[in-house]
Amino acid sequence: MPPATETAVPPRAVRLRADATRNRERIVAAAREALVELGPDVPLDEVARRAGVGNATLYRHFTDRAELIRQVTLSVMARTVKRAEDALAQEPDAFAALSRFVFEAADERIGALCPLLSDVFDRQDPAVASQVEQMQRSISAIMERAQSAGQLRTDIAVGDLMVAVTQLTRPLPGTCCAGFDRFVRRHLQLFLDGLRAPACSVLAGDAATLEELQARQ
Amino acid sequence: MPPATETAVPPRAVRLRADATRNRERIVAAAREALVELGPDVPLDEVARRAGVGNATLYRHFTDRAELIRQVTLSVMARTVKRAEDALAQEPDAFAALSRFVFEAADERIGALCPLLSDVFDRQDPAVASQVEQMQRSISAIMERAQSAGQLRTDIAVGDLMVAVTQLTRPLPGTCCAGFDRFVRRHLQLFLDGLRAPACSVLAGDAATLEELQARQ
DNA sequence: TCGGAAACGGGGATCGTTTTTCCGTTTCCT
DNA sequence: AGGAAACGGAAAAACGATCCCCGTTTCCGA
Repeated sequence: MPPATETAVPPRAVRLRADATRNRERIVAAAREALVELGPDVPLDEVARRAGVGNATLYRHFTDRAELIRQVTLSVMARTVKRAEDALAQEPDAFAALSRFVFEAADERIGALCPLLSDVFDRQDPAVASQVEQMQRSISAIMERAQSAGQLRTDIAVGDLMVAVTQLTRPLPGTCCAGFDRFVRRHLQLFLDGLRAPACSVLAGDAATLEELQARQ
Repeated sequence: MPPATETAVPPRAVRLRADATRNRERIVAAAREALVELGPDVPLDEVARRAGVGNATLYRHFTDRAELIRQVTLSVMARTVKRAEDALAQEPDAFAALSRFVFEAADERIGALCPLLSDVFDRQDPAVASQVEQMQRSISAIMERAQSAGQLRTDIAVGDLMVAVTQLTRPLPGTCCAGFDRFVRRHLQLFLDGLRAPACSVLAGDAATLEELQARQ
């Protein structure tokens, strides 16, 4: 009987104190912003500073950088799924649902999901894998509805959408361009216009799902 | 009148040895690639390694990081201007010229021009300023021809194009996704499709030139 | 071909930054 | 109110980048 008992479920073994939960959430939120702004090598002290907590608190909650990034990723995916489901349920027009989701995904800092594609991650992690799958499903639903309605070109897939939105919304390094956000909105809109059916070009290569993106490494 | 003036022109005062020029070019090329891949904080040792030279050689040629980045920027701008002029001159169709330029700009690692927008640069630098202006002119020419031909929407400007292409072509951090290039091509094509006139949406905000982008900081 | 000088490469000292640990103090729960 | 959990700041340790030194190699002109 290996030490399954003590290592299996550390997180919810004991109820966290109220301030501890609050701080933990603050840290994840701050890390999300800092990660997209400063990149994956952002100093953890910077994250702590933005969260308004001491650096020791950060290390108390997350054993290392990888664990923090993992939590940020899970959190962003959960919020993204929520947004996708809401957009699909609430928007009558199929392409309007897609547009709304794209802009909201930008607000949710979907760019923070970059690490999913890189090597920081344990691809076997069940929590991550299931979230990815769920996200794939909810976004696919939006896209397929728009494609069925003849409003969205059919030669693209979830991977195209996610990667392009991620790219377009990443802050330029070293830039704190005021009004850059408005600029980003313009580019997202232009990209969305390019997604409309009937397509006025043919795309080379294959559309890719998220799983394929991760797999091809 | 051979080397009469040694005071006026420090750079070309003495002819560089053959291997020295070769190494210098290698370093600039390696720095261009490394900058887009690893970001503006890439270790200079990494640049030297990629260039296949010792780190001392790098420091011998460039006094510091800023000077190296400056040279990379100048080099990329020069190559980009060349590509823009060629595309305009050689492509009969106005939109085809724009498309060709976009893909070639991606090949030229236009993403390496990010520092232009950040604070690393002396905005008074005459060499840089004149190159920026020239680039603005040559790309404007392509866009205006396409707009006059009714093929390109009129609510965008050079700044939109350059920033969006930069964003779409940046490598994802930590990723050495094989076949990512083909992916990027697809996204550029989608974006280009969104640029076509007649536009199927209205863009918020104003189109921006490169100078405005730099100015608003 | 040869001598001298320019350029090179690797290694290591120095410096700044990031991570990690420690401990006295504060906050929360019962 | 008491005790434990959590906190913050700051110092110590670890890390990595920059920069310089010096023996060796490469190029150029005679």
